[in-house]
Amino acid sequence: MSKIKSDRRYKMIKEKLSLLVKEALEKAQLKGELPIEEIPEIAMEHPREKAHGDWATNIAMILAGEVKMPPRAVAQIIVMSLGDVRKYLSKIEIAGPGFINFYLSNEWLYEVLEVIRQEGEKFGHSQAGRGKRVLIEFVSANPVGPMHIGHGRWAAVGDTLANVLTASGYNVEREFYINDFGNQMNIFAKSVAIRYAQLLGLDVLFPEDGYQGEYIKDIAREIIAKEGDKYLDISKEQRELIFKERAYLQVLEHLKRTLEKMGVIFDTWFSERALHESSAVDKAIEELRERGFVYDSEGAVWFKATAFGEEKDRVLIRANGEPTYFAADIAYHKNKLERGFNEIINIWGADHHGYIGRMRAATQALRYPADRMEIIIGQLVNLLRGGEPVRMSKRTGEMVTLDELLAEVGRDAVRFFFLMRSTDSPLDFDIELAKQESNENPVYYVQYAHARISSIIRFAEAEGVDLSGRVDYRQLETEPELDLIRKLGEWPEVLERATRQRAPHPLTAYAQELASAFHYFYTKCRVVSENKELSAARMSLSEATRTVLRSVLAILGVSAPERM
RNA sequence: GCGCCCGUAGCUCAGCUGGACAGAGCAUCGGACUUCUAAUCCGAGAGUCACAGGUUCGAAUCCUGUCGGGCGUGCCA
Repeated sequence: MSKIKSDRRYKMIKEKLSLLVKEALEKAQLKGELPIEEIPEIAMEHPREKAHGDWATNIAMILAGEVKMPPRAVAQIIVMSLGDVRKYLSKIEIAGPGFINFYLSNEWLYEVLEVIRQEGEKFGHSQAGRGKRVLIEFVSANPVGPMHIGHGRWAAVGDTLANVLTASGYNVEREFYINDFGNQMNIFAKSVAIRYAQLLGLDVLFPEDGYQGEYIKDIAREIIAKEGDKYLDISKEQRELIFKERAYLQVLEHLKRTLEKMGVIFDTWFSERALHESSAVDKAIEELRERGFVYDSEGAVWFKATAFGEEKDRVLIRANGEPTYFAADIAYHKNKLERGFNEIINIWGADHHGYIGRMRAATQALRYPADRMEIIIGQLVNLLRGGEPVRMSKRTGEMVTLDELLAEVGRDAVRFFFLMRSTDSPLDFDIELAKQESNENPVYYVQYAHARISSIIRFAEAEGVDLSGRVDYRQLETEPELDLIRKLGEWPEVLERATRQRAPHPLTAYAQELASAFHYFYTKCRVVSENKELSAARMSLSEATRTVLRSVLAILGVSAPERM
C-alpha cells in the first residue's frame, strides 16, 4: 500500500479518468480516427446502476454528432486508444447508447481505507475554498420575543452550511443581525411596561397593538423579581425607556442561550441600532444620493430601485423622518461588504423573498459585484403533532417556541430533521415522529450505526484484534465489504456537492446511506473471528466507517454516541 | 394581476452542470436473532415524474403555455 499523501490521489480518480479519456481522444484525433475540432469537457459520473460500473462518461455520445459516427463506434475508438489503465481499473466496457463504463480495481478501493486511516476525520475535507472569507448571516430573529420553529431551521441550516464551507477550506464567520431599532422595539417596551404595572396591581389597559405572548409577562416578572416595584414611581415614558433596554437585553441573552442549545455559536452579534447611532445609515443614503440613486418625493426620501430593473422605487426615510428597515439594511450590507469578505451569504425565510430584488439593487448601486452576495431563501416550517397541524398565531402569542421544541425533542433530532430537506422545500416537522426512538426516526438509525461500530470495536479490542501492524485489506472481497468502501469513498464528493450547492441536505442523506451500508455489512460479515487477518481487515473497515460517520455527524452538529 | 418556490410511489421527499429500465425513508405484506448492539437486515407490491407543446441522439431535469399549492407584492420588520 502506497504511503503517498493520497487524499488528493483518491479525490482525483475522477480527474484522472477524465485525463485518460482526454489523452485517448487526442491520440485518436492525431491519427485521424476522430475528426474533431476541439476536445470538450469530459464529464465523469457515477452511474445510477451498480451494474454500470463505478464511473461512466457520455463523451462518445456528445461527439457522435460532430464526427458523424454512431456513438458506440466513437466509444470503441476511445477505448482502443486508452493507455495503460490496469492499475486503476478492473474493467472497461461500452454499454447502452454509447456510455463508457469504468470499473475500479479493488486495489484502488483499498487505498480509500488507507487514506482514511491517515487522514482521520479530515478525510474528505479540501482546500477548495482556498481560505476565502465568507460571512454567513442567519437567524437574525427580532429581539422582542422567543424564537419560533422557523428560526430553528435557519439556525441548523446556517450553522451546518458554515461547517460545510469550513471543511472545504473557506474561512467562515457566523453573524446574527439584531433588529434592535424601530417601532417594534417601542411596542415591545410598552408591552412589558404595562404588564409590569398590571402585575403590580395597577389597573392599566393592555393596548391593541401590544405583544400578547405570555413571555412578555415572564419578562415583567423577572424584572419584578430582581428589582421590585421601583419603576412604578417614575413616569410611564421613563419606564418604557428603561424597559426597552432592560427587557431587550434579557431577550438577547435568551436568544443566545437557545441558540447555544442548538449548538450554534455566532462570531458576531451585529446591532442595527449601532448603525443608526454611528450615522452609518445616513452615510449610506448619502453615498447613494451622490451616485444619483436617491430622490425626494411626497415628503419622503426614495431609493431608485427601478434603475436596476425593479418594479418600484423604495422609501429610505419616511415622511415622518424615520428611516426604514430597508435603509438600515443597506447600511448593514455596505458594512458587510466593506469588511472585505469574498462572499456574503444571507439566509432568509421565504416571507422575505420579495425583499431580495431591492437589496440586490442597493448593493449594485453601491457598485459591489452582484455575485458577491448570495441569498438563500428557505421555505417555511409546518409544525405537526402526530400528523395534525399545530395551530400557531403570532397575534395571540399562541405558538410553540424553539425552546419548547428543543426541550421536547432534543438537539440531535431537531437539527437532523431541519437539515433533511432541501431549503427549497417547505418542511413538515412532526414532533411525535422526531421524538420517537424507533426505526421511523432516521436520526437514531445513523446514531445507532455509530454506537454499534463502537461496540464492535470495544469487543474486538477485548478479543485482541490488533491494527497496529500492517493490515491486509485484500481480505475484503465480498460485496457488502466492497460496497461499504465505495460508500466511504463517496464522502469527498458529497461534501464537495454540499459546498457547491450551498446546501446541507445531501449530508443527512449520505449519513443514512453510509449507516445503511454498514448495517448491511454487519449482518453479512462477522468482524471478529478466528481468522486474524480477516478480523483485522474488517475491524479496520469498521474503524474507517466510524471515522467518516463521526465526521459527517460533526458537520451536521449531531452527536455520535458510543452506546445506545 | 405580477414575482419567487414547489407539483415525482399511499405519506414525506432525493434526483448534482439533460443521459442507460425513475430512487430513498416511512407505511403495507412476507421472511431473518444459540455467535461482535434486531433502535438491525433481506424480499415483495406500489409511480402516464401535474398537464400540453417545444429543443435534443436522449428530458423528471432546459424553454413556452395551462392547471394546482405555498410565500411575497407596505412610508412593516
